[in-house]
Amino acid sequence: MTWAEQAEARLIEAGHRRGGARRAVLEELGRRHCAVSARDVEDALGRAVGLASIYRALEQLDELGLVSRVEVGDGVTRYERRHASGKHHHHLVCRNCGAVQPFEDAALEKAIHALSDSVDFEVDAHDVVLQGTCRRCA
Amino acid sequence: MTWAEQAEARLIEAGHRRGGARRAVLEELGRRHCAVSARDVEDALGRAVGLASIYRALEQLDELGLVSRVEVGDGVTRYERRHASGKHHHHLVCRNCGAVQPFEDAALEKAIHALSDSVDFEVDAHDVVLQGTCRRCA
DNA sequence: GTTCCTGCAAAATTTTTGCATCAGT
DNA sequence: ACTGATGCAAAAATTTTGCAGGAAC
Repeated sequence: MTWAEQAEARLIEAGHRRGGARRAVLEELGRRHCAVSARDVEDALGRAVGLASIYRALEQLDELGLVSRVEVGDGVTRYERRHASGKHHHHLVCRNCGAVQPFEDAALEKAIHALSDSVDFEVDAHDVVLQGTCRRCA
Repeated sequence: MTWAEQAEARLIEAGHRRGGARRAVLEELGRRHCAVSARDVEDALGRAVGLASIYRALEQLDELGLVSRVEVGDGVTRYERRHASGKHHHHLVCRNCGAVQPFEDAALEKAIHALSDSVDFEVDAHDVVLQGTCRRCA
């Protein structure tokens, strides 16, 4: 079962109906492994789907926790699929060319989890962005 | 010497002139200890300064590394002063009420620094956002 | 006297909303 | 049939830009 199928099942469970626009968005997110903006999705789908529907789909997916909202510091809101397993990555952003690159780090996750318990706040998600210069721009 | 004064000195050094609008922005940022949006600054200054000047000032400050650009996930770009000492905090964001609260954690910083060295990227800044529910909303 | 800084207004972007129509159940 | 889903267009919100006048050096 693909991520898109699981996500749609979850949407149905939450009382939504099936629909072509949202399914196309789900499938596109399922194909990508890192964050994309609403515009990116529109372009990838060849404008077959209205931008408003894309925004609406992304909002619903975010509410259900099926995608993560990612803001890396360039003013653009991006989304990426979230896995039930909890497996995820964070982002490196190049100040010069704007490239966004994913990375994973177990020690970082550990530090964040320890911290989450010590804080007077019910933490359910987190996001780390490292900014700097990528190899190509250096 | 206050942060605003240091920042202005740095601006002069970089070839800028002194000016009322930018100084007002600097003083406001100096008063705040956590992230504020351009609108927040405008309101705090009683609209005495044009919003365009505020955006321009914040952009220059960001370029010189005098402020950090912070995006916590609600689509609003915020800025906060940066200290030469490197001392800084990160942010807890309440999904429910939108409240943003700063926190510090030495273990987290340590993990990030270790990680920064291992990655094929020249990291010069980082940002961590924990999302969840604040005490009041829980 | 130059050149930067500033404010206003206009423009460009991004995101949201209203509404009529279509599709899913 | 009923009600959610969709697309288009309009609106709202945010950020950038052009330009003319004022301020800094």
